[in-house]
Amino acid sequence: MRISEASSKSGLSADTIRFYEKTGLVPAIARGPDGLRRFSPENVEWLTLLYWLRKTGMPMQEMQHFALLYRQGAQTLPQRRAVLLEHEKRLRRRRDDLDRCADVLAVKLAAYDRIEGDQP
Amino acid sequence: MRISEASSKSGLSADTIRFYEKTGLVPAIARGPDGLRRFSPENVEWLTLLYWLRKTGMPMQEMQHFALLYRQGAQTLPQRRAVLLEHEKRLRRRRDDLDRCADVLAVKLAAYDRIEGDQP
DNA sequence: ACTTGACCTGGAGTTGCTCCAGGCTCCTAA
DNA sequence: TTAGGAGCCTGGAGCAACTCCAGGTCAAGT
Repeated sequence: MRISEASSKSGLSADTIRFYEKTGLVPAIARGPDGLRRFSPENVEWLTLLYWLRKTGMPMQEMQHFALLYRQGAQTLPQRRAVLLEHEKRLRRRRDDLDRCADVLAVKLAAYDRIEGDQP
Repeated sequence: MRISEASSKSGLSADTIRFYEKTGLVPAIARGPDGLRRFSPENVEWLTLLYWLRKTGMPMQEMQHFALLYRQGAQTLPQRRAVLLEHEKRLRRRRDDLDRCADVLAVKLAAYDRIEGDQP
């Protein structure tokens, strides 16, 4: 498939996909005889994973490392597992941040209520 | 108090606080006779709120708007409430993203298990 | 033959910080 | 009293991670 389909399936914009390819986050994508990129289902699966990792705050440096492991094949599975487990921890921390922010907002909104209530 | 204390209490770095002041996100901070910034408790409360809003993904444009309302005083409380309620929705969306990513990771990790299990 | 649409490349622009050079002022300690 | 250090100042450069754009190619439809 071509880049627009890969984009809508993975969630990444076409620009971002090209950018990721340039920076080595994505293995060089095969080209058709017309010179256009042709994405395999495996390519799209990889892009989709990157989409979720980025969206939930994995820095590009860490993704670069993960991409390197990916390119090195099956014997790096244990290391890749470690990266994903580490990211699970980050997800938990982020969720805690969201919860704490929700608390802060609740307090603020309650204060707004009191102030507005004071105004007759 | 001075900037380092405001920084440790709010969570924002001193650089970020100065940057926020420059861009109008924070009202101009009073200066002591030495020319250094002196933060009031109200300043710090505002900075702390900004810290949480930014950390959980409110874009600066929206914070600018919120800051403008804040500077306009108590009669903008209803609009400020609306901004915070909108942000609560964003928190929920972000949480959904985290959960979906957790699912993706779980699937990936299970796949890794299967592949590694295959290797005798 | 010509237009349309999807794609290409290289490079500039944007957001939201972060770091740094070079220079104040105040405090402490020799 | 003077030397050093800590903490702060400003203006500006640098960075991450995109995003947008100009200018061009190619394939297919009318």
